[in-house]
Amino acid sequence: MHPRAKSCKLEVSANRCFLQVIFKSMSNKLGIKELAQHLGISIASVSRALHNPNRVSKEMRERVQAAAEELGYKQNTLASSLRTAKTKNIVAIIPDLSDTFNAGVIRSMEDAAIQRGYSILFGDSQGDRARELRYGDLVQSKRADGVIFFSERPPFPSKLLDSESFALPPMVNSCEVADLDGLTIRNKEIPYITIDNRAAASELTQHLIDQGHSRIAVITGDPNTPSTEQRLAGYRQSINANDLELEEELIFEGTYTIESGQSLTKEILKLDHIPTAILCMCDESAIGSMHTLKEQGLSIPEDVAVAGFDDIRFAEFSTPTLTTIAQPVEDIGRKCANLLIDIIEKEDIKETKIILPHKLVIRESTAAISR
Amino acid sequence: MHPRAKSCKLEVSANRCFLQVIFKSMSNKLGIKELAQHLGISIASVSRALHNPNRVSKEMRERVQAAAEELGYKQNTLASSLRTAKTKNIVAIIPDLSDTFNAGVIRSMEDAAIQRGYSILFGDSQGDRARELRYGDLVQSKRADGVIFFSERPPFPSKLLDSESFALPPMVNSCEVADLDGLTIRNKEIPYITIDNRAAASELTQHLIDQGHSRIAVITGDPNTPSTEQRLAGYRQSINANDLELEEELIFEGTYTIESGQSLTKEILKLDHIPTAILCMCDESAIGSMHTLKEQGLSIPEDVAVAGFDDIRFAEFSTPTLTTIAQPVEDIGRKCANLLIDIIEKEDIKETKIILPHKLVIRESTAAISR
DNA sequence: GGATAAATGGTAAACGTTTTCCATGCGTAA
DNA sequence: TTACGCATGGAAAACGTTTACCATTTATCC
Repeated sequence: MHPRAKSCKLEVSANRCFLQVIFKSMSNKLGIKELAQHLGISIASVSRALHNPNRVSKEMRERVQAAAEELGYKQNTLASSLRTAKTKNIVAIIPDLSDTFNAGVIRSMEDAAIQRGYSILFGDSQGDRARELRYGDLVQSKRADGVIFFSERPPFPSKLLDSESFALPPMVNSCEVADLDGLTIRNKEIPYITIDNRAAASELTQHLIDQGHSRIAVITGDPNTPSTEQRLAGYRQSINANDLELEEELIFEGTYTIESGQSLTKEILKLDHIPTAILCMCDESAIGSMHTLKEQGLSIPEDVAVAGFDDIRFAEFSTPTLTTIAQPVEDIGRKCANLLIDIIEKEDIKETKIILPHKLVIRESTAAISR
Repeated sequence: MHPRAKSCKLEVSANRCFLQVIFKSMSNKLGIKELAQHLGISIASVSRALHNPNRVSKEMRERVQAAAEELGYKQNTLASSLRTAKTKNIVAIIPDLSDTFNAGVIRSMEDAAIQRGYSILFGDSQGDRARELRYGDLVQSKRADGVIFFSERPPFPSKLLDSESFALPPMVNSCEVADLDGLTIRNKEIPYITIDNRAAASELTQHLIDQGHSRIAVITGDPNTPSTEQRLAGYRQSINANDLELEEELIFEGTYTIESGQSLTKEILKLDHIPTAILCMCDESAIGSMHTLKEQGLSIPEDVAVAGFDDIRFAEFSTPTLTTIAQPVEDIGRKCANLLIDIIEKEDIKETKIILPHKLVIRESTAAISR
């Protein structure tokens, strides 16, 4: 059965006005056809008047637009999309939407998208590859024109990615950008927007070293993510550059969560020699870490210095306030959306690989070593 | 010009296999038609085999499914949606996605939706009515089957809402539910899911009173939101029930943000008599408030007790840990999605107006009065 | 005034599905 | 054998747009 019932039969009535009322109030459908009929013109003209205004006379344009407005005509975008092969949807695949940093990125992303007439279908992958693929299907099944993904791999089966016959859909890789070295030629071409995680982590480590710390523990994010690998590389780089000993047992593999910061800090406190500083790869972990330290009666930064990463909203309001790396959240989101839309609409694009500046923000949680 | 170029002409070639390769690799299109052609059957059979399996023989079913799998056929959901008038999209309109509480709701909402085969189009309204309406249009223009909205009014122009001829689309009102008294009959029928904000705030206030506080300042959320009004009513209720004096100058109108908590706390500290407790209508404000109090050298809860609302992730990790009202975030999101989908799919629905339980969580930021 | 070009609006073919009919073939019962 | 019903698959109509292609009118220029 087709979902829409057949057009309702109207009783014959001499009262034309009455009929019209019936028509207006009973007819559940108001398409371009009805609008055209109402105006006594062809549907082509209606379509043109609404979406291709200089193709029709000024008079027609105004008449149609007025009627559309008055009767409340809404374009059926499904039909339009089918015909034009453009949906004006983009899908954003995020590992964890409730993460404060991600939420900020998404928010500005959506704002930029809506300004260009696009809506965002968002999918929380929960770090699960199968889910990523499911969201990737949304573009393959024409529900979206392109995809922004936060994981290191495009949300398509590698079988497809490797096949030359598979036209890569418009996509942008955000934040979690794989090291280009490990990629096949095809994947190397995928546009991305990120910060230089390695440099940022290196800078942050250097900051701690400058304050006299030489034994710096690390609480990482999810170990298989590029951001974690890159940040770790940055840490190592600074340790080496300063001729400090790189102690592998000071590196604790965690996840980007508060809980991870808590539990790994407990591990750190079990060490024979407690390090004088802890570098956390996200602010949430740092907050968890500081909580545990305080619980154990340690002062920050006097006993242990703590640094975070991301500069989420709460970093400035923790006790003590948190030294961290600020990412240009707003800009990342906005640029991702705009870049993707440029690609979809085949605009001239200056750059497809963008590394945005980060900033070391020094607050109370780190200070010159005092023991 | 139609976006798809005309079918590419193949050179005549004796080598059938070669041709097939060309076909496979050059043809950018693989629709149901091509699949049917490939199998030498009608498109009707393909469609049935894939989506209406008991309508065809087992043999056909398997043959088609195997081929679809092998060739990587993806249904064009646009066409399907157009035909069936179902998009499997729902739009969620949120005033602020980067708000930790909202983000949690949305996350579980999306999870529930995806499990039932729906995707979420989300829109951040930034509290702006015009934006809300724009997102509401997504369902009117058939891009989504229903809408979940976090504001007190449905995202449709009141002209439409009041008109009997406008069939209300499937919708669910989440968290910010208007007082039914102020609504027209039609709006009264809108399903909602929320907690009892009034009771919760009353309970929280009572908790403070029980600890000996009699002058309790309030930092509200956005004053025109139902949640703020209801929480304020709850506050008043408890103040009155305990025969305390209701001092209007202790009520500070803010927004649901950290900054609001900060700046209004500064105002509070300018009072002649500083109240002994501050009730904040969201945890973020409470965090801001505590930050300012500490900045001014006051101890929490000894000098001033602070309570929040929502029990966001960080409430447990602030210093001191925050007394607050826990909302069943996970459940709210999940139930919203499921209720809306039930409505869309016209399932039997037990309840359309759901009030979920909240819970008072007592932590360190409130304690018996000590001055 | 006639030829040509530009502006305008209509007709109808797509877009890729789903589903209503219908035709066929086959098994079963009378 | 006839009749009937059921299982199966095909043809074709719809879903609501956009747009290529025409046909007509109007303006312009000699």
